Amino acid sequence: MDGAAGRRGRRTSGPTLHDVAREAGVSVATASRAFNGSSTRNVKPEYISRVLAAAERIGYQPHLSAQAIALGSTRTAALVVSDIDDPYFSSIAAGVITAAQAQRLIPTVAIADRSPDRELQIVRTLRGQRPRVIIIAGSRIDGSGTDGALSEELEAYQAAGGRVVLVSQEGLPFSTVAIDNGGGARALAEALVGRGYRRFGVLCAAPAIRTSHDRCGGFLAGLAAAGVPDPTVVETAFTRAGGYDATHELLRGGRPTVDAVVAVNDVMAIGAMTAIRDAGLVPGRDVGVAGFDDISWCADLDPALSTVAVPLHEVGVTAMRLALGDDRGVRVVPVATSVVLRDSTPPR
Amino acid sequence: MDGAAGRRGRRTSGPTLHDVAREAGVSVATASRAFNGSSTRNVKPEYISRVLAAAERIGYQPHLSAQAIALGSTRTAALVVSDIDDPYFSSIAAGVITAAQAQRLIPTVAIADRSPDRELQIVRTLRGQRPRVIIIAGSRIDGSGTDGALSEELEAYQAAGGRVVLVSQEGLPFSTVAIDNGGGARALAEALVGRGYRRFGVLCAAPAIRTSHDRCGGFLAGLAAAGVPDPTVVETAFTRAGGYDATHELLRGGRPTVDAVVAVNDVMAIGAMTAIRDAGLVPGRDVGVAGFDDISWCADLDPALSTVAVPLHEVGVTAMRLALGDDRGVRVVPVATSVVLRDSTPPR
DNA sequence: TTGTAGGCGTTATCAA
DNA sequence: TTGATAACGCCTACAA
Repeated sequence: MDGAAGRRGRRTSGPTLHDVAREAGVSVATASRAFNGSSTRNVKPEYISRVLAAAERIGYQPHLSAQAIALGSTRTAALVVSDIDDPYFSSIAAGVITAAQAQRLIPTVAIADRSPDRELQIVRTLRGQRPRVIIIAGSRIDGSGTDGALSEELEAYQAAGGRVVLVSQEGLPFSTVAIDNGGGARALAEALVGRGYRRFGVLCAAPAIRTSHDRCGGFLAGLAAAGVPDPTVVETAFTRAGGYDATHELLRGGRPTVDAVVAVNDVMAIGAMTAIRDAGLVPGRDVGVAGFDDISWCADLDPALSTVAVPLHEVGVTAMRLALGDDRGVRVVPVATSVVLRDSTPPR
Repeated sequence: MDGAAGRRGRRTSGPTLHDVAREAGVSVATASRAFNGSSTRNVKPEYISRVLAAAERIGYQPHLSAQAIALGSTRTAALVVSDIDDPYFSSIAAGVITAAQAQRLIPTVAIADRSPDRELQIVRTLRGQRPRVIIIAGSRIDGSGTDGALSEELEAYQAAGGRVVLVSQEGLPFSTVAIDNGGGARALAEALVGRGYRRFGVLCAAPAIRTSHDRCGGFLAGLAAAGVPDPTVVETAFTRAGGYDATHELLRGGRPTVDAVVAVNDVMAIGAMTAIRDAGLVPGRDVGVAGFDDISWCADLDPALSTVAVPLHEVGVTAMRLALGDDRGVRVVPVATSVVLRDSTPPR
């Protein structure tokens, strides 16, 4: 509480390496070496312990920002998500953050709020942070007008040595963890047809939203392949409310004209189930329901929700691994999905 | 691609202020002032635009770490949560992150994995990051043995100018956003008794977990006050699985010995509902169910889950506001909770 | 109004 | 093996 206070214009910090060195009676250089023995580990053992003890005593913690400029690189990893309070993104985030921590990297999280403009702005300021990696998990929105600028920004970041990984938004020239949305949706279509469903209501988001587009397209392709044409496709918001509203609309006529409602993600499907109930029908019995993602609650719903499982946590870990891998250059790592049939789509 | 490359030992970065200054034909000082005109805004307008243009041209972004050491303080805000992939924490995180971004702070997120040791370790390394604020949202675990060390670490951090805010873990000598767990639980007890319930099964976590302890205590107090003694209290894990297992156990005897199961959080209640179904009973009709938190899905469950609403997003925002407020010194900001009765506890 | 110079906390180079 | 000392990129008195 006093040995550390002898410097000039200090504002708010803690003891510095100088303080440790003085306390231990060695030079700053030696003190520094005592910590990162890695570089040239020729420090007398006694000094090492003396330095460590001194550090412990005065509560020294190396100043990461200072290290960053001295070393020329930070130890942070930046993650950009659309909305952390959404099970899809929070699961991915959990994977990314866990993986980052395992590498002793400090994870930074930014929320883009589903806005491409916001996303672009975030990436711009992120560059100032000089993170080792930038991982972007959001729905690529085609034709949003910011793609060019975003790519430019990321290119510049890469040119400066940064690593970029995108989650499920192929098409941009960066490494990507590619969730098999199309294949999963197609398999779901086949599985549902196999259970006897024929008349589908498909709830998808604006076609510009890539993830939705791919899932929707895969599902339609699957139906077509199975010889089940002409589902009713409803475009709505990519949220629980969107699923509710669209289903409400779909069921408006009184008796249902579809025997299953399929949404491009689970939260929409959950909204759909509630709408079905509000229409006086029983999900599963009167109208089948299926989603996509397999978020944690699916199995706890009643009826349990059929869906396409995406290993979200693993997606996050994979993104991090990809970002930290030796292989620079654009790589696309596919992540398989699998159909999970539960009681919300009983055999019909 | 060449104007920025004339320096010595550069590793991986981007253009520096030097490059901008050279490009604009002014000194570094002027260039610096052109950006943060705030301090001494006496820069010839023409220079300002020239500098800005140059920066734009070569894609300059100020190096935050460099600014941090020059200014003596960073622009990061650290958040520690137990598990980001849990609606309770992800909602709080959303609030914290949004508030941080609004203040142009960079939010950092660490996951403590419900381990006090991990939490302590995180806080230690966090100190090296020199964040402006540290917000810890986790279940305080009484007698975990790390409380002393944690407090010490945080005290040191505060002494160095940092701000600490705890979410819902009173008892430590730091500013806290205090969720009214006890009051909410008590009100829930009264409400359920008001609906005719008498024989309760209470699912709580280990008494060392403060949040659980407070909620459980409040509920029991409420029952006692209403003259409804002796609920069956079951101790289990603070998770969905814990809720399931405990309820499974509770219902083992065949016909239920309780007319309502009350869990200390919603995810446990969700597990309980599934266990009730698996026992061949109907939640709501045969056994009432209530939780705590009011996470997003409560209203979409069937039956919709009765609970005690906690404004989680607001809690996060409040924590940030508290951390950034002028008022240093320990403050406790109470956050009210409110009972929300839904169909999982129909009048009996 | 502008530029020069020194400092922020750390690491790395180079003598000693 | 150790200790000065020069970077790292930026900001800010201070002097011009």
